Amino acid sequence: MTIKYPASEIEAKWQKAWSERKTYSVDIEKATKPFYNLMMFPYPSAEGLHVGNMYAFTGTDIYGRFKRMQGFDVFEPIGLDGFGIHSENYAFKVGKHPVEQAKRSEKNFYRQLSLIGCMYDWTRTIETYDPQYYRWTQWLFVEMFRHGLAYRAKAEVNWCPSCKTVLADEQVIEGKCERCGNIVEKRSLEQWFFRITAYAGKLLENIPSLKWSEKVLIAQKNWIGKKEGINITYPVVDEKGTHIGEVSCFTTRPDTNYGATFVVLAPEHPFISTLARVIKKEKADAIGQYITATTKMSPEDRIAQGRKKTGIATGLYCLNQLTGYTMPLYVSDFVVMGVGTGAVVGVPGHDLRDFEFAQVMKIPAVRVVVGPDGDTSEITKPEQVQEDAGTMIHSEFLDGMVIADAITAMMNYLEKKGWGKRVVTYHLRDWLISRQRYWGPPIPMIYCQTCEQKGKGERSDMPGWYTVADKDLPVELPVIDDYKPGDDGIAPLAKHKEFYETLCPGCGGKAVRETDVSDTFLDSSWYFLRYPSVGVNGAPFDKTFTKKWLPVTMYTGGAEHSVLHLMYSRFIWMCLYDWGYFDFSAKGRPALGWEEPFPNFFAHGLVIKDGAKMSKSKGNVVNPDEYIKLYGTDALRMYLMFMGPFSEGGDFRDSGMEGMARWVGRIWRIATSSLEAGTDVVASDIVIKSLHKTIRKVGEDTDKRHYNTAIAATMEFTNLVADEGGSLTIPMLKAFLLILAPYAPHLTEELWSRLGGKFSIHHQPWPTYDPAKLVEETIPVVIQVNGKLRDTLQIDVESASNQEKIEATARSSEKVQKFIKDQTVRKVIFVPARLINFVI
RNA sequence: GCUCCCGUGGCGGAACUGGCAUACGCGUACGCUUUAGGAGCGUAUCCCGUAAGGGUUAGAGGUUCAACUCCUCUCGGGAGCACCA
Repeated sequence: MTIKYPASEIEAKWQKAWSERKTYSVDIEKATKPFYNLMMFPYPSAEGLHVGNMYAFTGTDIYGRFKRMQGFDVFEPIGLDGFGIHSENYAFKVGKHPVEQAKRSEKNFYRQLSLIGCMYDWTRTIETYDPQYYRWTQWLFVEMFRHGLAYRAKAEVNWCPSCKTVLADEQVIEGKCERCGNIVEKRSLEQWFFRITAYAGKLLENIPSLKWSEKVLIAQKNWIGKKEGINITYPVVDEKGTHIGEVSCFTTRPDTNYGATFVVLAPEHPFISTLARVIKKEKADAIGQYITATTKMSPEDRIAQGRKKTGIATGLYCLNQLTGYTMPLYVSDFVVMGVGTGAVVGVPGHDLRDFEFAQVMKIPAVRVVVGPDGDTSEITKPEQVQEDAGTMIHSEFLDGMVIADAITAMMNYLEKKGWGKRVVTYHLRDWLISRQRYWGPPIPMIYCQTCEQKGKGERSDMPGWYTVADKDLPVELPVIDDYKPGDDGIAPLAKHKEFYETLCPGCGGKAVRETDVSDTFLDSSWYFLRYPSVGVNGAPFDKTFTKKWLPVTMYTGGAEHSVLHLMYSRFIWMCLYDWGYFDFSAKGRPALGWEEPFPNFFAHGLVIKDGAKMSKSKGNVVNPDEYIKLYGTDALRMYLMFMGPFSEGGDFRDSGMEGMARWVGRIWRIATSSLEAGTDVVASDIVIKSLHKTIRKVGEDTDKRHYNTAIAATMEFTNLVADEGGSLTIPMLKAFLLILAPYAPHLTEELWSRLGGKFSIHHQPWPTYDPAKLVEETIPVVIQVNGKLRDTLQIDVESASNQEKIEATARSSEKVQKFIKDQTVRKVIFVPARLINFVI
């Protein structure tokens, strides 16, 4: 008769017990060894969780449980990032009002989250759409404004015609909307921005101090995109040499400036209006036509054109003061206004794009660098364009220098002459914060036309604008029926007088509220600060709690947030730090400082199904509910973790799941038979030794989050137990349950209680292993001949490092004799306690 | 195009610092057991060979007594950035 493990019954029983007895709640005030184990909270953009989410949460939870057993006060909170475009779009899709859908999602997500066996502190949840939460999101906006870091500007912004809203640069992937995949258009609109560029330097500087996955750090570094170069100013002249004005070009390669033969302006460049006034009308019209044609083109088409260069000459020239060369001035769409100064100095010999353009316009290429190939001939083919390495020629005082030295020398020279100025530029742009949508926190600002006309306002640089007073926060999002965004780019709230009509905090006259809401990423940029302070009134976070629990001890999440959420959170944190909202001074400043919210971030892998990332749009989503019902939470948790290293993700297949359920049954049987046999069980040396080894291995691997190999080790142990009779002594069984507890919390809790263990197993310390038990009496030493394995010896530990003894034994081995008897042994390599190699 | 990561059995994956390649699991085959269950147990399972032995970590070279591991190139897959001046 087979004994079956009744998973659902047992799991329900313990979930109830944990919840009733608040097993996983932490005393935020009294905890002495705080460990903030945070996972990225989910955004409800579907009916419920899929196993990809569960994978991430389980992997984080195992680590938290392990740390708890190691004696830390582990705080593991959960919540919902329920405000924002993803949730709103989902509500539209299912035909529900976002407010109503949020309630449904909340219920179902929390139901599922309580089934997956994580040690969440259910007394401290956060929903970003809760007015008690977004009251402080709005406060953050107010603070940003007061510190001069929030501003309004008309700008070329990314507009998604499908989502009917603007997007931040980071949300545009290959010219398409990150959410819906539609092609993004450019629109010129008045928007709110956060001045994240003010922190570009610090965001970059701190990167080396972060203990994050390398690829995430690289992604952040690239996104910030620091470039050190120089702005060179060229005088602009007409054919007769009359001075028209100046054009400034940014370059990181001033060393090649002796080879500069043309200058190109972006179609949007402001100088074009100046030059249009001085050139012939036909010419100006032709340029106008070119510009209209390019600006009409979608950004995607502009790239998709195969980089075939087009452009139009202005008939004017820039003067290269180094050479006296008059460089023709063009307008071309391959130059982008947002990059550098929007004007490029063309060096066709040493930049491929410049070369392509020069070919089209029949501009000569001058060689000023000789590359490693030694080619000094004229540059006529793209393969000859030398971009990276070499020494200077035809460049007067730079001749013979390597590129790096020449760059410095040229910069010094240009600055001395007053022709250029060193500058640092960043790829990072200011954070576009406003959204013309409904489902988000209303931006807490008031605009007064009267005050603007009088030049009055809260900030002198932004007349007419006032923040909503702290006592009036939150500005609650009203429940309206016409919540869908229109094509006109007008926010849904802008159609509701009862919402926006208000009084001016400055003059007391009639004024209007801002009707845009803020970006979802603002909601999630500070949630980790709120968790320890849930329930605190009058402040977003309590200073004492924050001092105790932050920065986050270990943050776990997906690498897809490399440049979005993680960058914004770092920025917000740095602001709060600089404004004096933290009180970390007395805590003992660590080497890395307090300037970072997540000193440790672990990027987990993705669950793959049918060769693709699990996602709603691909239709390959697996709901954990059915598997939990069939095999139990513990089996599913362990199956997910066994697929591969936690950092790599894995391939979800049903068949593997069954194997894991079998193994859970096997553990159940070993425990049952051990209980029945009781004191009759005699522990063999080999099992004792193996247990100690397993304790060590599981501890080490869990700490490194190599959960797959940790589980493999426990399987090896149960295989051995099965071979040795299938039972364990009670103390040994207890030790085994303890190391399995983070992985299978319900199963181990049940068996622990059946063994008479005190509630809860999850409050027990991690078992220790006896190093003496790990010492082997004999170890295998490998004998090689010419590096090939020929025999293995079992040698007692003391002799294993004795070369003479081992060499003698090895030489006498029959298998070895066969290979060395007719040969001369030229050399013997001996690695103590490992191998001996005869070279013949 | 640039940057980074990765290629190990039929499959997911092990392999510490250069020292026994293929742990653990899935799948498969055969057998045993059991009132037939999505059950349990056992044996086998990288390739060639009856064996001795030989070959094998995408492919080709190199360094080394010794390479999955280090170096060079090629091919294949993935991720990020992208006319970034």
